[in-house]
Amino acid sequence: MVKRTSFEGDSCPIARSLEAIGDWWSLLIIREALFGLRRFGEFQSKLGMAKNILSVRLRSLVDHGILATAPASDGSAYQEYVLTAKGRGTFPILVALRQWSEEFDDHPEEIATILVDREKGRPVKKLEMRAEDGRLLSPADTTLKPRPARRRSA
Amino acid sequence: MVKRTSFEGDSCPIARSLEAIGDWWSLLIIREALFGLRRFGEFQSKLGMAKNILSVRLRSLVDHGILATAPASDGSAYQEYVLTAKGRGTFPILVALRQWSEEFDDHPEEIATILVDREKGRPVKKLEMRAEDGRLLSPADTTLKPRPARRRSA
DNA sequence: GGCGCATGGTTTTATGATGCAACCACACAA
DNA sequence: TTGTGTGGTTGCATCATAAAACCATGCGCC
Repeated sequence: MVKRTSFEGDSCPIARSLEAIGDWWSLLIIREALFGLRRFGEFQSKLGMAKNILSVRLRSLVDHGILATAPASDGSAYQEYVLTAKGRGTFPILVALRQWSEEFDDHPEEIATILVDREKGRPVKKLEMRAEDGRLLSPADTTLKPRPARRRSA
Repeated sequence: MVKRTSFEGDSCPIARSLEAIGDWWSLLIIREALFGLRRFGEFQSKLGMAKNILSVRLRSLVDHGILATAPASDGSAYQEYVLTAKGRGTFPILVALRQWSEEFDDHPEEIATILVDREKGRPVKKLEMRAEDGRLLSPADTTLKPRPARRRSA
């Protein structure tokens, strides 16, 4: 594209998220990182993506504060890529994507894995939107409000 | 790209979701659709995107069963694009993206809106992962299992 | 009943992001 | 010193994207 129309200045938080992780590979890299991968070669062979693209994506994720480079770990003089808190914070997004596929995919029989609670081995519950007081909310029960001018409470 | 490495056959449900809605504009179109937009021109002027791209994306979303075309509504001989159940099912994904931005964005003061419960006007709760029995789960509390061969229960 | 304008697209064209393969740098081993 | 594996970077071809021009239809209106 003539410049992939950056959403950087956009005031919508969804657009801002997409700016950081909305491209073709980022969420899959994060998925693997959540799964424990850390090394360039691990990502590359697991995802089967071109090394140059991986290189660019990793750098971009580091720039966005989603991954951080750690000096080593197993002695090899290379670096590892580990998730930051911000990176781990994407987990609900991945779960939402997964559950959407599980619920609506046209060929669910092609889905190989299910996400389960490690302790019981049972599927996790579907994510649900709730109000502050716990009421279950549908999209229609919500609306957008302008962000209140946040007086510095700190 | 030499063919944007389709994830179509991938067995990972996250990849499958991204195949449908993981490209640059789809989620924003869906966001606007959830907000009530229906007409080509509405999307185009609200999102400020090129009309050809919008055209391609709308067709793709229709092909994926996320939007459906409705014959008219206000008499004009054109069509409208309305969300299907599958389309409305993306709502948690959008909420997750929004909340991630709200929590981790480097410039939260640029975020213009907050999502609130329509009835009380209070922010919605953060999405949380829970086990079947209600226990709160962190990423580390979960794991993947192979999908059980689903014997046809229907 | 022809003219202009709005809506809803499609076509054309350039740019640049992506993918592949080859190449490079470094560490370690033999 | 040569060889091998890891971790990248550099060309280059190709395809998707974006911007703008173009087209088609409906409608007011004169």
